[in-house]
Amino acid sequence: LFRMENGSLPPKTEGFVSRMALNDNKAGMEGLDRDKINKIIMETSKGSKFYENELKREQQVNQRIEMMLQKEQITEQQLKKAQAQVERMVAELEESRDLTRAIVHVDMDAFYAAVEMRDCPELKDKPMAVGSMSMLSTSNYLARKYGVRAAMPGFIAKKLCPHLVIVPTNFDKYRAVSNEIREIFTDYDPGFMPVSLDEAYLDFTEHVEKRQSWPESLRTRRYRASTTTTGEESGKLAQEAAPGTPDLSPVLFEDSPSSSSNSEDAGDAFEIFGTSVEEAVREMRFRIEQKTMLTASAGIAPNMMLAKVCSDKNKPNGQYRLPPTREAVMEFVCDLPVRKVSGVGKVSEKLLSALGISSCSHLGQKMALLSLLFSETSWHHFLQVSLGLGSAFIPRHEERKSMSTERTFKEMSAVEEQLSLCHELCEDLANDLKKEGLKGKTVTLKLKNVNFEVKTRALTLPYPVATADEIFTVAKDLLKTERDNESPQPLRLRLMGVRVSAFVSSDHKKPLQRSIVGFLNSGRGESGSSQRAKQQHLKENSQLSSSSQIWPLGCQRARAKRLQLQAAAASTTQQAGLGTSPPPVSGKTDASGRCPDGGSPALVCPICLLSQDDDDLGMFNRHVDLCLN
DNA sequence: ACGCGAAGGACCC
DNA sequence: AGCCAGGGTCCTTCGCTT
Repeated sequence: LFRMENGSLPPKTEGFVSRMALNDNKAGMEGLDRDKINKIIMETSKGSKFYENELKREQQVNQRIEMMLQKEQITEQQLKKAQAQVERMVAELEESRDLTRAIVHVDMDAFYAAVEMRDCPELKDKPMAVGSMSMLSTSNYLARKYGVRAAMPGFIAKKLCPHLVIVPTNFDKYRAVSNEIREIFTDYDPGFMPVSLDEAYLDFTEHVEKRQSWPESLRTRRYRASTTTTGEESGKLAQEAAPGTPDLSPVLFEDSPSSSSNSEDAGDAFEIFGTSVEEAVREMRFRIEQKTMLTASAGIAPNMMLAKVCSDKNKPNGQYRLPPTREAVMEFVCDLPVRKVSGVGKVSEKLLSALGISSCSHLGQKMALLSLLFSETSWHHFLQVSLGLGSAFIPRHEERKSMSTERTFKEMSAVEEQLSLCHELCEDLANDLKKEGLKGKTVTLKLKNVNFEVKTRALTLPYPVATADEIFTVAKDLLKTERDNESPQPLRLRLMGVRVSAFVSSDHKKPLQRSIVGFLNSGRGESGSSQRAKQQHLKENSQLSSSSQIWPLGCQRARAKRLQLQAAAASTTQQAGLGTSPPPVSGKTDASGRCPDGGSPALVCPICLLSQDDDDLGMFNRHVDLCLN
């Protein structure tokens, strides 16, 4: 039953749910008493419904591992063949390796906690976390010493650290700060990609190019206390009524390097930054700190995947640059634990660990096997990671795909109560949808019972909905179906959520009318980065036309898919207004969502770049598929 | 063989 | 006292229609 060939599998303590154990993967948790912390976590959780559910899921993963290990008995020939395949692809990927970009990942340090500490000096020397008794969003570094961290329920955190101060989240405030730092990001890459309020990817390549010819004056940044600003700063600093405190950032950690230490009298103090990427990034972080009194960490690397890992390396308040050479990349990736890679979570880590894989070099060594055990997308991703590859350009920000709202509460079994809650959720959601002028055809109801089992029930309509009543009509139906399903037993809920997706690009959403080629050519940025966009376009296109069969194929498909969807969305745009007076919802509405549009712009094939005269989407799709083959 | 909708999960912050 | 969030994206699998 347990074939732990290399002692990698069960951590002997049966009943120990590894899913629940402390996750000391992240920064700020070096050298703390893991065993003691895990013991407390376990004791506090034991016997709870949550714990039971985690146990169940853990066992499911274990079964998955069993099945995988069964399959591992693969013939040598198969493995050889797979190995050859892998090697071919490695060669191909190697050829496409792009080390010319300077991708930066910026990440604010303990963001929410840092903001709260900044605004409440009493908190600075106390272990604190942001969130509630039931869930913490993040903790400061003092609290992390106790094992208190994000995604940990507050009541457990209190056991670990009785003096922990828990501050409720204040999203509006974080959003405001986020806007401030994003203004700075724009100066370095107007096409930057926000990941969350406190995190973003930037492409510094062009900024650094320009920077080479900049005079010192443009690279001079003043400390906060001064009221005048340097050239590029354009008076942004002025409007922030400085509290005048000479000591700026909150004390996040005892040994804070305090980057502002080199000039004691913050009067007219300034700093001149160099022209390298590192200097540029340092400057950006400096500006963030001056502007917000909060620190950020950053990673610099040839692609997004690596940049993300790098930003964690010298956190907090630090940065790390991975040189753009194949050697440096391979060395960096060699001992990198797979878990550090974004996208590899607890489950993947465990699955891989069962195969004796914990570092990225292991990943490379066992690639042939992985290609036989995992789905194509999965092992392709693994392969990329093992080679230190990732996206060398930052994708244009895409439209949102769904919008939802959900709420957790204490057990709720009464039908009327559930209905009124459902209605409330629909109202909230409708409100949010309205803010972005969105209408979607799919409504999804999410339910979590008191045993933490989650269910989703969805229905797709032939027309888009947006108002509370429209959504509620569907949602309450889904709820009723589910209730009937459980027949005599009531639904004992602890969470309910409503989601709307399958958006039909709502009319007045201005430009999006562009043809596909327009979309391609414009890339993500506007005029400013036109040459880059063009270059990017060419790159992508050559990648597409190289009729290589393996890895890039996946890209092509995904890409073509997106483009087809884009076209679909564009062609639907015209008749979006028709959804204003929908037929009454009666259970399964089954009309065909045909859209007999008039006068959509001629579609242009993204592959051959030839305009397709017929405006029939089906024909267009077939054409694109043809082009791909 | 495809495309799509539904349901369930993994993951991220 | 107190028993684990909420907002997303993407992937996989399955059943059905084309």
